[in-house]
Amino acid sequence: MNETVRTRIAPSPTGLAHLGTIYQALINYAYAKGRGGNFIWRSEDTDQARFVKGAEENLNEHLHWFGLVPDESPFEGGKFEPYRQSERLETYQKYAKELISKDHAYYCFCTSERLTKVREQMQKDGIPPMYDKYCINLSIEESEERVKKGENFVIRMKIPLDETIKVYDEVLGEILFDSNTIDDQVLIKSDGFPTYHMAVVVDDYLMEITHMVRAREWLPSSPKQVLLYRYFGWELPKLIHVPVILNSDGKGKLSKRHGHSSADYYRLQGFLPKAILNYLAQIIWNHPKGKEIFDVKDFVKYFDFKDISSQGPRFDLDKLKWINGQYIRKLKVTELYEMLVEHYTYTKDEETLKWLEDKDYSLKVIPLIQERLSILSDFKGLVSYFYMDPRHSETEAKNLLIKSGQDKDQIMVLLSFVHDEIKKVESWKTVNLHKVETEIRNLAEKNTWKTLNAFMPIRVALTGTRQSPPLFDVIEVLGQEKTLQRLNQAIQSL
RNA sequence: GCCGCCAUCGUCUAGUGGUUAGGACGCAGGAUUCUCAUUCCUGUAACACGGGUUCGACUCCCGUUAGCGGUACCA
Repeated sequence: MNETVRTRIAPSPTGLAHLGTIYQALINYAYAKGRGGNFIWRSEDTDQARFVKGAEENLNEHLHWFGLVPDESPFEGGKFEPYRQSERLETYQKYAKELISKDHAYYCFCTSERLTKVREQMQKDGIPPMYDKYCINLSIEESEERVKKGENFVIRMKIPLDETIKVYDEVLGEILFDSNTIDDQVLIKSDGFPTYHMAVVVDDYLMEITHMVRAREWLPSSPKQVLLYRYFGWELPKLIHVPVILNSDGKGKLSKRHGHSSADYYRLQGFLPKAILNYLAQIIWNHPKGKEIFDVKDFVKYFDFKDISSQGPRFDLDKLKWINGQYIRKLKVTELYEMLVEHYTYTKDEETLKWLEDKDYSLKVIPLIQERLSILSDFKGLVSYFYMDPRHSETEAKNLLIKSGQDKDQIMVLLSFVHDEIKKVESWKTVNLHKVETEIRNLAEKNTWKTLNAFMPIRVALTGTRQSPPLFDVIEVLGQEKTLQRLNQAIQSL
């Protein structure tokens, strides 16, 4: 067998890129790259009914966004082209014929109505519903005659009777299946397309895949594939079935129904690709040094299947958010600025993009809110007052002001005092603003006001909210003119 | 129903026969502080159950139960 490790993802293009696909891509990518191998993406577009236009493009874009770029793919190309199964139909036909000639497969002319009826009857009788092998004894000659006449047919594989089929999974070890519980799987559908079971075996063989890494939900189908490899006389790749990500309530696979499953959703929310990858890695694997925050590079370097956890993890948005916040806080201001521009460009938020156009100003705003972001989209709500006057109706402003401090007269005195002190500042420097702060503290002390009551009305006057970064940091960034103007507005509204 | 996988705090996990069962998220409290947030400290909370094996089981074996997955001309 080939020396080079070759792994692949084989998603079917049925919608927006699923987070589970990214998770599979990460694992396959890490294993291959950690061993100097290749990571391949093959599109399993064999179900024409479920095919969604644009799905491949969406996945391609996200794989690049995440930095999990395949060495070979429908877009990248490669030496085993084509990487789209719909373009490989003759290949599957050829191998299906080979199976028939070896008596490992047969034509089946049963209608779907008959199949349903048979299964229903079996269910009624309390036996596992399976195909009853009605067509298994048709001779090849007769079958080919009927095919020639234009009858609808599928090709089914023959599953041997009374045999224990051994599947060896690199993580789970040996798993035994009773062949009598396995259906004579359809290999080629009546539309001439292969089923997954056929296509995956043929393509993994032809594309020299060394490790078949896939979700645990595929485990029950592996004896069929093991059999197919045997029928063809091909060497089986290593099999690894990794846990499936579950919904946050633990009920079922991560899906649209509960919360969100598309990678795009998390991008639109302002999660960073590295943070998502970090999260995805840590739910099934732990860093050798016990780190919670680690780079994909570390995952690539240390990851091995034997360290993978065995349970299906639940999706935990809180933890993802925490990790994302950690990544945001580590960013340089200019990096965060670039990411914000990229984010709001992607979400097409013209208003916020307009704000960010003033780069110098934004670079002063960002440090004040950086530690308050857990996702990029938090930005807008935290900084609006830096870019626009607080929009409040007069009564709203008044209520907020009164609530924030004590009585009206006191607030009036306070705000006027601050206004005059700010006006007196000749050079707009941090040290000078500290002096103003000291003056306010003195005033508060003289009047026996709580410091909270001295600062909160000012904050509300300037920002229109009761939460903001440290007041004098805000004042410094706002500048003298805007500060005075807003103080005036507040005084008038009283 | 049948087949398979699996089982440590609410969640993600460490642990491989003898531990005060460790860490992280979350939650609660505290410190810092002009508010919010950050950061730091403290606390909270777990070995599903029943049999074995053993001097000794969270750890090994068997069963039960729960959960998940599969049971298609979907992947």
